[in-house]
Amino acid sequence: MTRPTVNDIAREAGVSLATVDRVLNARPGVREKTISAVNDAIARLGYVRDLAAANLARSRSYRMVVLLPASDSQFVTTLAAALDEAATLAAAARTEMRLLRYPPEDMHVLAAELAALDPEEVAGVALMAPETPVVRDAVKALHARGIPVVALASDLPNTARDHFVGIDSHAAGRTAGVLMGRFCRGLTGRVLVLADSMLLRDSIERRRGFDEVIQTGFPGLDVLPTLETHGAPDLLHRLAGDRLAATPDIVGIYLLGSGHRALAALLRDRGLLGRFVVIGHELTPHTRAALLAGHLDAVIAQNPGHLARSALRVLRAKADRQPIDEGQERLRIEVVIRENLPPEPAEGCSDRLA
Amino acid sequence: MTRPTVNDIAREAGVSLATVDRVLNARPGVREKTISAVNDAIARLGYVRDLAAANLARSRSYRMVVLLPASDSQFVTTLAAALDEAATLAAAARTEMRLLRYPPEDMHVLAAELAALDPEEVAGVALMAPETPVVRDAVKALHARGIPVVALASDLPNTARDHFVGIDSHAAGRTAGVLMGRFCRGLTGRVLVLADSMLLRDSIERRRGFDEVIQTGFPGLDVLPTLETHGAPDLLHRLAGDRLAATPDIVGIYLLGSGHRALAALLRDRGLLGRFVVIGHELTPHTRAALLAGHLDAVIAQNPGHLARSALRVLRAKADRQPIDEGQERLRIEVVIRENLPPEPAEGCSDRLA
DNA sequence: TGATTTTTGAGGTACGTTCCTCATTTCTTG
DNA sequence: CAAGAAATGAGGAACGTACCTCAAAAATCA
Repeated sequence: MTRPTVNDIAREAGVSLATVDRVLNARPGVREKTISAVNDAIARLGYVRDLAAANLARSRSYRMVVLLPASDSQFVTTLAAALDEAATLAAAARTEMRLLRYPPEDMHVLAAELAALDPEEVAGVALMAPETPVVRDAVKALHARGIPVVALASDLPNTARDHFVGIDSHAAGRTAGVLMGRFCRGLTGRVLVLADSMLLRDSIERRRGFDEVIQTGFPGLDVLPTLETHGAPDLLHRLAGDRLAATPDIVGIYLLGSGHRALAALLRDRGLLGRFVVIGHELTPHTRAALLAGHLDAVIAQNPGHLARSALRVLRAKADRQPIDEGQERLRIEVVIRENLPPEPAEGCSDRLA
Repeated sequence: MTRPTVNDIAREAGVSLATVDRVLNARPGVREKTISAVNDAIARLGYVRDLAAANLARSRSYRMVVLLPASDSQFVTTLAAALDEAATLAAAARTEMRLLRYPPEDMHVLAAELAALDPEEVAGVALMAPETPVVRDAVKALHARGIPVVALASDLPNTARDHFVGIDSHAAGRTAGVLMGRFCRGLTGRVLVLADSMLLRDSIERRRGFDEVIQTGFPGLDVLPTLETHGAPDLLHRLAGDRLAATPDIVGIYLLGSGHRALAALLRDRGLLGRFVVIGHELTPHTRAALLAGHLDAVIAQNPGHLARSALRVLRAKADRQPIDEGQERLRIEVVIRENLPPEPAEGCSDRLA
């Protein structure tokens, strides 16, 4: 009828409550035989530990630290907002978040921030950063001090990170490639590729996936070398403008990173809006506007709200040494077009309870 | 430093703990003035009620009932599995689920099941059913008895349902339409449409959205009248086979509901595999296989795991009379192609805690 | 003003778990 | 077989909130 409790296990297993507790929390000083007796009782009764009560008793509060680059890119801004919202919700579950920003050009500052974290104070760290040796060492040091680390949005595969929350950039690039290829059905020509920087692993992997698909599946298309814009609108305007002028048979444009507003401005200047199939990444106010206006044909995105909630959930699970639910934490590679664009998220929905 | 508790509020507001409790839980017998004094203190301290402790104290357990049609459609099967998994996870949070099936052809059985639910026993109901008068009345009766109801996957807009968990069928249809149109770029011809039954509002709305987009955006395409297959593979084989034979200029096939295996079989028989752009709905083992094989070009889907978790979360929020997080509960209209197909979910991941 | 009603306070128990101490029992080992 | 070590039992306090009772204080009304 009612859920079994630790007392029921004790009775069922014929041991004391203290022993059940020792088994449940993997404390030392219990014989193998007793452990299995308790586990059998647990299995027989179908006991499920009441997490709410457990955490209450632990009176544990989870202080998470999230580190984002202090760039003013729309994606980072959107992600920061999503994290704030997720943190508001998580507050009811004794989880709080401190959001820090580091100068994107100096990983030593980031490393110093990470090094300063006290394992007694911090239950986990989520980190969005490129994988440089400095970052790698800092993550390893965190791991050594027993602080769980998740890589956020951009993976750090060769580090001691405990988990990656985000999508596979290579598959995202392949997805972009297929859409580009299919949307260009019947056309022959070149595809312009613009990126912020090809030093970032995400950009490299997206580009690689994109190329693979186009080369094997769409022989009519030819992908041009990547132009690097370094997040500078004027540089994009100049580089892409020159290229467009020099290459008459461009049919598609693939924007690996930011620069949607600058690209739209350029195409408007030249009277070329709507002439190309344009595919980009991440859903931000700019890409949203471009999708609605019809200047942008598809966006490959990861859901920032999901990203934020997943990061906090995973960190919490790691802090509790609990298994994580793969199904729930696996981020989907979203394809967003005008018709399935989610409605603009409402602002300031921070309802207090009545 | 540490989180404020009810005792802190009492001290801050200069009232007793009992009064704080009365205000927090909206119990009667407190003057307006006192209520606002307490609320001010809450705001000043930034108090957030500890839900874990609250629910523990309430010793409330949430028994949810989920009703699905007893059809053997792949989507329903997948959804049922997702619900079971979600329930396993929710068990740790004192939420349990009873999954019931009703004969899809007889809504009176469903209504009887719903009528038999005791508000003392059941904290909420999630329901996947077509919107018939019988269902409408049954939902209204549930609502009158104070049992929260969410419509699952298929909306019941004109009933007393408290919430809808699922995607907008009209927008899903539009999305399918755009993909069909764009994947058929440069082609002229007809589009074959297959549905289980056009009596279901979801099918009607998908079809409507699809038609809108094709008619206004893709003048080269002509959408044929819907063929109804009633979930019968042989009927699909015959109807679609006849139509394909009679109509040489078919370029695309839009499958509104189930029947992917039967369609693949038909096309294989006729040597037509890969000849058409094929678009369908929902990610199931069949559509997954078809996507991988290249027989199916895109699937418009809603994530069953998200659907299941969202339904349970929303029911819980309703039972607690708490606001729901729109951002988290909004389901995305997913576009799935071979390149962004999520890996096969692993089976039997029901880890017990160590 | 006194009687009556409304509002508030004080204090307790309960929820299911964690974590602690100390005493007792059971197993090892020389 | 005794000494020491290891395993177990008994009991209690704590976590933050809900919910109950009874008494006391304050407000309202005649």
